[in-house]
Amino acid sequence: MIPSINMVTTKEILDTIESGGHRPTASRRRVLDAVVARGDGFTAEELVAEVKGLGRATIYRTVRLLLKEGLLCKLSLQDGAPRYTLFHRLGHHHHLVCVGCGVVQEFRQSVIEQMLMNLEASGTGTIMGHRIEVYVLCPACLPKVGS
Amino acid sequence: MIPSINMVTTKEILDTIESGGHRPTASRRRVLDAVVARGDGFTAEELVAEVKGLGRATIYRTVRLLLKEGLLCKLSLQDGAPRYTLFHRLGHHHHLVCVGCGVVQEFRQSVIEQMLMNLEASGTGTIMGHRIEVYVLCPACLPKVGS
DNA sequence: CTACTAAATGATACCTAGTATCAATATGGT
DNA sequence: ACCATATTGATACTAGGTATCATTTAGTAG
Ligand SMILES: [Mn+2]
Ligand SMILES: [Mn+2]
Ligand SMILES: [Zn+2]
Ligand SMILES: [Zn+2]
Repeated sequence: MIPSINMVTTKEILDTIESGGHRPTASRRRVLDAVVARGDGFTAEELVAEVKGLGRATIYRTVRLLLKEGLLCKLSLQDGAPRYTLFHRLGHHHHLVCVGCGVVQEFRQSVIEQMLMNLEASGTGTIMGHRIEVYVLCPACLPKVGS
Repeated sequence: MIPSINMVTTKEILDTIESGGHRPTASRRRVLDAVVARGDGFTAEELVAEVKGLGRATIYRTVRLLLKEGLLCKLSLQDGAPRYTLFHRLGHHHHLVCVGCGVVQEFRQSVIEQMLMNLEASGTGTIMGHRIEVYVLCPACLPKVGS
């Protein structure tokens, strides 16, 4: 297997958690294994179904911890539970989500950040954050939709 | 009162509903009155609390109807229930939401739509939609945050 | 290794937001 | 007025998630 910029190991994540003052417990390792095994996005509930024997609360707490430590991206889609993906350390970015299969791509566009600065300068208020999600049909899903 | 482009009356909305083949019932009128009375954003649950005597299901159904008829904008924030605002007939636009008081401003930026076309041309898939939300502290809320 | 302390866990109950059902009611059209 | 259908609301149900708290575990000092 060729290592890529997208590759993140359970151990790396566990180290980050530990350096944040949290214990690298067996439960957390099991959740992380599941997260890393899926390359793509997932919901908390999917983890609950996948990782047997751990309490729901522990799974949700772990997801919250990973989010707080900046290890996950959270995507709040139009409906349904939020989806999470590993944060790939590419810095600030946005997401393209396939409405067919749920696969998540990342993109960055400096034009957006520039636009936001202009917007702030126009007196709308102090910008605290933003979210941009683009919904696509990926090349694999496009042929499948009967339309 | 000076009519503005933002002014929408219960009757106008009811007419739109009717021309969409739906009945302008007393329940719907009551929900609309509440929606129009609030100038700002609201959640479905807030309407349930505000409009006494109507069943929860009716309120939720009415919100769904208004959304389908293009009379409401839906904002899915990071957490909590989605917020809705009257669609002001300004055409496609995006939202600035104050994280302090929840007030919603609208904005349009052609640079965004241009960027999306470029993104699509780069082979990421067929764009089906997008959502952009900017979180701000509005001029009224900025002084209130102790930081 | 042992003992201690704080962090973490999991069972449970609870909660918010929303949907499915379905009998009763209101509406618009004849 | 009558009919067919749209709408309503009570109820039960679901998904997704949080609060509690007694028990367990992990790190740490002796
Ligand atoms: Mn991401
Ligand atoms: Mn709007
Ligand atoms: Zn796809
Ligand atoms: Zn504000």
